[in-house]
Amino acid sequence: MFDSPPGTYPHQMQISRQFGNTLREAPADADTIAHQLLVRGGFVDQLMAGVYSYMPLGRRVKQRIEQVIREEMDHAGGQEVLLPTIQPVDIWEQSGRALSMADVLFQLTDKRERAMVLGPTHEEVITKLFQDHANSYRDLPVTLYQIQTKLRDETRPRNGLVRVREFTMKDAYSFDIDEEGLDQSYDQMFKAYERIFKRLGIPIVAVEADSGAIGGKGSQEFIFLTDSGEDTVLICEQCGYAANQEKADFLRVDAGKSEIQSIEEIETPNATSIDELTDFLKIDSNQTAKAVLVMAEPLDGGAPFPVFAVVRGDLEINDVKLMNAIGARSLEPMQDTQIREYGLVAGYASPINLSNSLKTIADISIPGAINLVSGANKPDTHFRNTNYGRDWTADLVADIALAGEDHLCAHCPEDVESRLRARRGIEMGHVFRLGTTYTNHFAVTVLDETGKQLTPTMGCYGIGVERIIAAAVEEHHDEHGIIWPASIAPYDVHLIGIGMVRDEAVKEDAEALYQELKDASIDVIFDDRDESPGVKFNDADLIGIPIRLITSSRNLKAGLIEVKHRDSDKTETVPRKDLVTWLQVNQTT
RNA sequence: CGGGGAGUGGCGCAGUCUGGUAGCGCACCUGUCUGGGGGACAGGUGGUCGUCGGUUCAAAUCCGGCCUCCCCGACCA
Repeated sequence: MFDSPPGTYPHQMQISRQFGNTLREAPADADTIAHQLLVRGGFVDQLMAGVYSYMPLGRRVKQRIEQVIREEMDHAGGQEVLLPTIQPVDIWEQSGRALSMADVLFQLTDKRERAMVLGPTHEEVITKLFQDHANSYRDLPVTLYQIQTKLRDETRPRNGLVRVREFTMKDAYSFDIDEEGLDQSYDQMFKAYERIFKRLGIPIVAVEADSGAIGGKGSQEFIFLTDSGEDTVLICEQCGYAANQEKADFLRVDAGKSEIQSIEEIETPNATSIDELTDFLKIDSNQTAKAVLVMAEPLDGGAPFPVFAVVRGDLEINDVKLMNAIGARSLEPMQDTQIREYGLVAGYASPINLSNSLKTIADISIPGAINLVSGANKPDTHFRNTNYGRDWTADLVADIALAGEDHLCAHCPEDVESRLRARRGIEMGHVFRLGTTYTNHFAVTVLDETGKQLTPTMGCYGIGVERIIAAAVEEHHDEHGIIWPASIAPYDVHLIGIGMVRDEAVKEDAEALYQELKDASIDVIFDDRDESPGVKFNDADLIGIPIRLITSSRNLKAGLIEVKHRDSDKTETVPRKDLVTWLQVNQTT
């Protein structure tokens, strides 16, 4: 092998031979800019809702993104593996996620009626793999990763490549002997992520996140901020605190202090909402208690149970926080018949004298708030001056309120008043400290130095590849088309010959140049078509290759090549004979 | 799953209300001209009008069922 040539060929393509052509108009159902440009440029094609084919250009971009991720994973000590997409349902039952992820699991059976799932992610598989092949603390720490297709039966695919049912994810899984090791692995991955997104040209903000169905304690999301995003994040510009809205905490503003007064019943006709109530009584919403009635499905798959949740009237319930607080995997609004069944009056539900069959939970804004107006559990009637502790108590007091724009940051020093800003964003990556959730479920142990069994602790770290494509286009485009970052562009240079039919010399020179570029291992796409300059320029703008080279009669006579960077309006000329060297020096990938 | 919108050549659309020869632009094919920002002319290819059923002499068009796609919400490591 020592005397064999490197064996790598540059990637090259003549546009006349490239499969797929550009569209002047995007399909009507392409909604976001990224989706429109990717379809118009001939990068992707939709097969059905949330399922896309990648055409040659799109596949190249995807592959280059994967390569950047792969390099950084390897650099961070990761080892790449390939895991099955089709998995026995048993391991999902063992982890409990056959239930908690039931909504997104594609399920199927084989000829022998064996139940299987198409992997929406691979914690179960990797944990079993680890179990079979790691025996000793000496095998740890280890980080395994995969870049593979995952399948999720999303209820509503949307937003082009952002929420799809079949997608590629890089998932890495770390195994450590203890918390300290996990922290190190986690930190290493976090840093790798920062490098990855930097190289990919995607600006991200790392935010604290809810761990969701995957479990674990503590996770962060890498969010690409964009108005078309479907997540909301809250950011404190003072201290840098940033969190997904599902997770974000905030300081409750005191609603003002006064003497505790005695409770009284008041008539409040047709005041079933906080708005109607505050209008009618001419008070602020923070003087009221809001009751939210839901049926909660428990994590263990048992029967749904009724929940009576209370927040101060100026706040909203955060469903995720509520579910975490009560150990639920989903919430449904309580039906009218159920409300009556539990002896409640819709619109006037009261936390006072509640049936024991309801689980009650109060937001932390409630105990400190005094003399609140709350329902009296009688039609058209409220109580004035209800006070937590005196008139009622909850089974649980917890942070269950939704943080929003202008709420006070809970992480700034007390004397600093800084308000949270709400921004929309797309989750590009997510890193989790899983802990021993999965190793416990699968009874995974290794021996420590003393020969005792220990349960390894895990982390997992995902990146959505297609989302990166969408974000890259969203971030890097103009009115003419895509402007790929050099690190992920499908080609390095886009060679255009102008007037090649008219002038044989130009044609010969363009073809020679194409060959020289290939010989220099520069990835080149050559527009060899008999099209007018306008068509070629517009297509070049649309597909967004970083560097455009133009040869023509005029340039040929002068011994020059025009060089234009896609991200700039300026054109420069380089002597024809120096071109390849010039490119090699100026290449930024 | 709830609400809204839409299915007519590869893409964008008109035609549907008021039933009667399926049409336009882009793309594609052939030819001529043109040649530095989606050029011009001429001639072409391609569509069981999502699908199944009904009404009618006659259905893209009217009626009913179903399917699919998009948007908002619910949902979503």
